[in-house]
Amino acid sequence: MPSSLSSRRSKKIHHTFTHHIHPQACRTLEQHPKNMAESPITARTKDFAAWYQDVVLSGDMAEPAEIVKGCMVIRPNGYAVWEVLQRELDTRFKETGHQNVYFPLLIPQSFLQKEAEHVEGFAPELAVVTIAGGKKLEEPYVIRPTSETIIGHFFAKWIQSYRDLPLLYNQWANVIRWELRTRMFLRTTEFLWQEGHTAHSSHEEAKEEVLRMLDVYADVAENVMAMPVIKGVKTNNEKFAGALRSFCIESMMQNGLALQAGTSHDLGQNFGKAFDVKFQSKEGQLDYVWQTSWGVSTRLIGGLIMSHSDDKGLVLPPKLAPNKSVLVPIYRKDEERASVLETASKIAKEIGAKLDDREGQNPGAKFYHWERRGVPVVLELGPRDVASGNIVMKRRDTGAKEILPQADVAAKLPVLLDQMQKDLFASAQKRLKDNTVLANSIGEVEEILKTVTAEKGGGKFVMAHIKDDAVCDARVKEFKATIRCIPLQDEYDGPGNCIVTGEPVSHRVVVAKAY
RNA sequence: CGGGCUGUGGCGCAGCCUGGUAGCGCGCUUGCUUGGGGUGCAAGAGGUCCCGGGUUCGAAUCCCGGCAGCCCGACCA
Repeated sequence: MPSSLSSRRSKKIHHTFTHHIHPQACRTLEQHPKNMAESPITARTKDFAAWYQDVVLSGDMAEPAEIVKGCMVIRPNGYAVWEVLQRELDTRFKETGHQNVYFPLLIPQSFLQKEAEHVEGFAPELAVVTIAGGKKLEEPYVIRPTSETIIGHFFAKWIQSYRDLPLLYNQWANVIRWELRTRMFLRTTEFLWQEGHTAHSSHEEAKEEVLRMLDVYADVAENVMAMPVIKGVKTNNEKFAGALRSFCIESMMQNGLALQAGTSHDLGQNFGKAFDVKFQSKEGQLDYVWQTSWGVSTRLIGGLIMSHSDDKGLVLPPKLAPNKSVLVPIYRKDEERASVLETASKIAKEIGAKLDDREGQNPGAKFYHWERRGVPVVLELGPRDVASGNIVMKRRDTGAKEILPQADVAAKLPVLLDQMQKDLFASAQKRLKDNTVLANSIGEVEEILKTVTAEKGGGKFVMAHIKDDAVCDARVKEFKATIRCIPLQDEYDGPGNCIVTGEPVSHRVVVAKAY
């Protein structure tokens, strides 16, 4: 099968070498003069978007499906990361009292139309099934873009009394949204996600739930993915179709672009009314339920990649790495092979490392192999180490090598992994801080953001006083930026006057270009 | 959905302008060799040149249509 994708990238590299011929490029070539078993990775500074593609492909994370527009195949390393993420999230969902459920993939078309804003928001991106079993369906089904409607239908069936509340459900599922422009993990036609759906007897309780789950997302993003986030509220203009309020976590990628990493919606009684989900209160009053929904998707993996990876390929934070460490044995002769492998397998077993005992591959080839797949720590064990009782330990992010006694590795490895996790978070946090700037006029904001692109980078989070008003959203959109969120916590200078309308606002908002 | 670029063994590419039976590097297989960052040698396998139509004695090459990918824009969780 042709890979037009790679060919395009490669062509770019070719152009760069022939036309510009900067010394750096030549040096890069000299470093890899021999067999390039796998494709080179475009440098971030050269073309961030191409770099991202290269990392996804060479990291064995995913590839474009090609035969299905806008869809991707999630490859073993990518899916393994997703499984770790799922586990981390799911554990927290359970801890906060939620149960997993599963609803149909197909939703009667009329359901979408019951909530006016919802249908308006999703209609353009629906895929619809009109024929099934060889016959035209009386009523078409839409393939779910999200499940508020079908779940609303069942909530109405299951809820009668305040005693049935709260209903705290979560669904792991795939959804389809017919997006016009797709990028692997960041926006694909079909994607995997979880969607939480809850129903409550009071707005207060629902709002608590919304913030609780936002906190769960922030916790996973920062403490598992090592990806710092800003918790905030979307402007009315940017909120979820059908919600009262949408909360989000926003993170900054290495090119300074924003990525919405998760959302939690206060649906109010909108879907309760649309699907007639009523309950009788303790006082005997009939009222509509207050609902929430919240979700994160495989997009998180895109964020993970663009947060930590480098020009050598994928970098995975230890807590998300399917293989935290890999041990590469090195040997020359058969008698060396036997003793090295014996020690290596003993150590690997002891510390839970994957032993790369593949034959016919040089150690060097193995190092490259694991490097571009983001394995946090690679251990090297050769005849010299067997003799001396040492082992070599190398971390992926800094490239630092350490020689230590084999007896110490079981104790040192977890410490190193922990340190790497912390360092990755710290450097991502530093980047966020370094690239966050204040602006006090809309012209200034525009000046900072107007030339920013996904390829060239240079993106910033611009903190400015801007009112939550459609006029302001439109003004910011003129230079292709958006108000990412109104932070829940003001870390700056408090109230000020809106730089578009002049009206007073409580604090600065985040303006940025985004994926 | 509009604009630009692209699609040739598994991967990266050349060939296309100026039509004449498809080539290179890497990978792959086998054997030997080598092994602390992509080891070397030898022999071999592998291709509907994205799909469909047209022009032509003859199409990877020219023309038309479609599909897919990447970037920009519009759209969008």
